Amino acid sequence: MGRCRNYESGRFMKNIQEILGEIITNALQQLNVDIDKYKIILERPKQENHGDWSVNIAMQLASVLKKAPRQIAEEIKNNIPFDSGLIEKIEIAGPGFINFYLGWDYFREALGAIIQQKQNYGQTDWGKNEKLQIEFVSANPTGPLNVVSARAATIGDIMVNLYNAVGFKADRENYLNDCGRQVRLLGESVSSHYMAIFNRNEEFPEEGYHGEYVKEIARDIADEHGNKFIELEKKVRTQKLADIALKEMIRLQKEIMDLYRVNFQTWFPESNVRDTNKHLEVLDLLKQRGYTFEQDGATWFQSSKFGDEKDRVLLTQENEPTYFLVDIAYHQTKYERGYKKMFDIWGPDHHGYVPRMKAALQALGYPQDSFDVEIVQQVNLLRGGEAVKMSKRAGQIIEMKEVIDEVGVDAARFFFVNRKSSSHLDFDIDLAKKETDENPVYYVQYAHARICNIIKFAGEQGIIPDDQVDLNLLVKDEEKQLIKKLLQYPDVISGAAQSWEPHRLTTYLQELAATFHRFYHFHRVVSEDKSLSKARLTLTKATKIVLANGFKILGISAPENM
RNA sequence: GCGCCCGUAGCUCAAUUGGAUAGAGCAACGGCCUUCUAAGCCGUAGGUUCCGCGUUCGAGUCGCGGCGGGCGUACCA
Repeated sequence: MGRCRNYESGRFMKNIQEILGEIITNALQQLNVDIDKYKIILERPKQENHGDWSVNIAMQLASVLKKAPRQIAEEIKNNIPFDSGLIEKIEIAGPGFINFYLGWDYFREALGAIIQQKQNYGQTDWGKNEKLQIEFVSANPTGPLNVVSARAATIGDIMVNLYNAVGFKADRENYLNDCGRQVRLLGESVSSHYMAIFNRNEEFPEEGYHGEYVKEIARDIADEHGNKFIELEKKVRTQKLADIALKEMIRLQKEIMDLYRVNFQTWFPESNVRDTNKHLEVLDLLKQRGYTFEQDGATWFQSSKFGDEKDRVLLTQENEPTYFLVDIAYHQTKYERGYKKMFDIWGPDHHGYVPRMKAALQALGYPQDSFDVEIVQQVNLLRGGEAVKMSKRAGQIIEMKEVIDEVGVDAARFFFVNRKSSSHLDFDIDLAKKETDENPVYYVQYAHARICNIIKFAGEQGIIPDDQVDLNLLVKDEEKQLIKKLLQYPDVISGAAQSWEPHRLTTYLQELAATFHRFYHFHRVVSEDKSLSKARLTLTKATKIVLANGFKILGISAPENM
């Protein structure tokens, strides 16, 4: 790993958590505690006066050792060797917490490490290069993308970035439902409008697509191809028009994803599965394994054996494969393509579908935890404090593109990811558009722009940090606060990835921005004192690195000035 | 009916996976710019974490039972 090379000589090169863990383990051994039975959990207290790291082992041991937790804590403390550079002091507090206060030597060295690691700061190798895939959006290409797709696109894209940051080889995939009933309906809808342009009456399909975009496509086709389809047999015409319409819808989807900075490695077409009869192979496999049965002329899968509430149809009475069967086969291709771990992001209306898909993959013999579904909850758009009414049936939806165009990609991404994906999201369009302090996107970006300006100003004053920088000049409380905040970043990244909670990153970046703004307010970076200026400039640069690294994962820009 | 998600300050949300005195932003009120970006900072006020019981040293967090909101419960996709 080249990225740490310059720091191997450092005294505190090892993860601070590991060091403290060892120290405590040693102390426990001295006390004849069977350490294998306990996990030493180190946590960062949320309160400043509880130190930098805290351990609760004394409370866990209280009932076993039949001693007061504070007394146990005291004994542990007495068995810890002191190194005032690393650990400034150790305190017993509350019901029996042991609190560690780290020393300036540690903070200064850690700050240096951030500067050295630059864009790699925050990355870990937890994933061991394992191939992982997240499938998201996967919206029917029969209409424009809606805001739930936008939210899913944001979360999926950022989660892939997070997984890559923690050492996985993560890919983005979009499943294209380019066949079946929905596509036929699209063709029929377009055909009806198309015929109308040439004054022919053709019935509009009962469950057809009503949006304005359908008319537009019909008009475009008429402009480009003239009336050459009108004499064709209806079935043939419908198919040809469906084909053209589908290509156009997919082109539009790709255009939007491009604009939104989501780069799918693969757009996997459903037709690929059907053309190669993958679904029939899977059907045979399930039959061989004895998980199917015939009833009422249909073929069923015993998903109830794997926790689903009832069994599901694979082949209909008409011997047609269900969407489910094709979907199973599609998911099997993911395993065949080498993915060890995969996630799907689905909308709230599909959550009832989760148990059967998990059941199917288990029935095929894949590990239970290799596949998970994350449900992204609905989005309420607010305008002027009022919810915007949307009705798909009437063709009245707010499109993803409208939102992006209106609020901008940065703000959209930030807002869509800025809360737990399992919670409903109120998206306040007015707020996202505001270029004021009410808008958290500008708040975090402003910190970055401000830093760039300071660095520029320092350069003009001839202050450029070099190897001679003396970090011992950093002594102020606000400086320490800022370093401590910077040091949380790697944990935020791995925590957000592991718990599938990307909103932790936006929360953190807002805290970091606040901590920096506070530091900036109380202390001048560039002053008469050149040595001090250099030291503070180093701290400022480290902040810029962390902000920029975070923005990169979020897929938002890091403005040089605002 | 059954299943899944959600319920925290007036509003939008956090809370290190069970930790200590539940925190931010907005909205309200009061301060801070001849000095590196005031899109900033400091301060005041705001709470029965929907209700009840349980698990234990310790619960916003876990379990059970309610209440309220959303979604699902197809040989549709």
